[in-house]
Amino acid sequence: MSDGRAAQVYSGESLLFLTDEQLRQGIEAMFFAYRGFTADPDRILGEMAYGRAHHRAVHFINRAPGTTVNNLLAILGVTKQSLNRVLRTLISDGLVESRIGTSDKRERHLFLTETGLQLEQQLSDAQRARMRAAFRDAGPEAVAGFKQVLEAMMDADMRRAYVKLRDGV
Amino acid sequence: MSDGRAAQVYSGESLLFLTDEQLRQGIEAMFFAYRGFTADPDRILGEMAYGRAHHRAVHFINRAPGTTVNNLLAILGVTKQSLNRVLRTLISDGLVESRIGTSDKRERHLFLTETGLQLEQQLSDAQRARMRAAFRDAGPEAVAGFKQVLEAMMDADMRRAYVKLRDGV
DNA sequence: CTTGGAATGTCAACAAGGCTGACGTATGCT
DNA sequence: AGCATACGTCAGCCTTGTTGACATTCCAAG
Repeated sequence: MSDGRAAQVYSGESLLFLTDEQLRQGIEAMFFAYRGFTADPDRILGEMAYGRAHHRAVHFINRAPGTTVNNLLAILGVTKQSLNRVLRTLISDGLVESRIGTSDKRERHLFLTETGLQLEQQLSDAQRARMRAAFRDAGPEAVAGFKQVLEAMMDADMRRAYVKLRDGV
Repeated sequence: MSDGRAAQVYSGESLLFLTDEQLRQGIEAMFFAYRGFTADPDRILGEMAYGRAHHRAVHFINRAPGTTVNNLLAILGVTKQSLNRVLRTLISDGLVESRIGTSDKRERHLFLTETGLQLEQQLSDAQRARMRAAFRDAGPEAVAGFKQVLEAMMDADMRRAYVKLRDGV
């Protein structure tokens, strides 16, 4: 179960950072930080008729314009029905454009409209501002560690998606 | 709005870690990592009739046994109606005990029962296992940076709550 | 060339878990 | 005595996840 102490005993190095206490701290840090992470966009979204799901969709469509619904599904990790509801409102509100695929007409390729781009900017500006403040406070080495731990925490599938986006498709 | 480039220009130091590109990476890392973070407990909870909300309640009651409802409310950042729904099921299922306060009889002090402790163990074992693997992969310095950035990302209230829990009430 | 299966996307209905608002009860404090 | 506080509850709403059923399109095997 909890091998923090065991690891400590069996190793010459200081593995104090792997104690259950340290792990619990990490868990609670993730919990509280994620709240801060989503707080600013949530506030903006609350004023419109949108939610966090809309934010995610808009974010990733902006990141990979022309992506298909299936693609987006895999990245967001929700069912197509769930995503579809969100996309439907975004499309009918004129934030997202859905173009039928040219080679495969079953596919829909998604793009942000001018209005969609504006919302994306507004949301990501807010979120980046907080991230920037945190990065600046913590410094470049801390940021490197931050990313390293987060990457190690992802499921393998998500790590692939993350790296792919990071390094440019 | 996005002052990453501006900061770069105005400073002698390398502030490349504050570019919009780096910030976006941080944002996506948070998104994907949080999914991994909750994945294991979610799987366990899915098999019972419980959800993430129950996990959070159980976690913090375990962390601060005897805490009051109001206290828990502040930490979880939800409404009492929302929390109450969760607590009601946990109490009636015999995982949580609610004792009327001795000094102030309006308060209810919350404790985990034996069964409640078992569930908490099961959930936190799963979550710690992933955190431990990530910490081990990344190493102690990365972990320090990880915590530093997360702490800087919290709202002030949450940072207070986090530090209080971390340093022992 | 046809046809059946796989892939893609849409519609409908339901559940969890947020939220607000209103109210009741018990207790504490001035 | 009367107001404030802590808690519980009912009702009703919204977002966002789920499953099931279904239409369209593509492709490959016969």
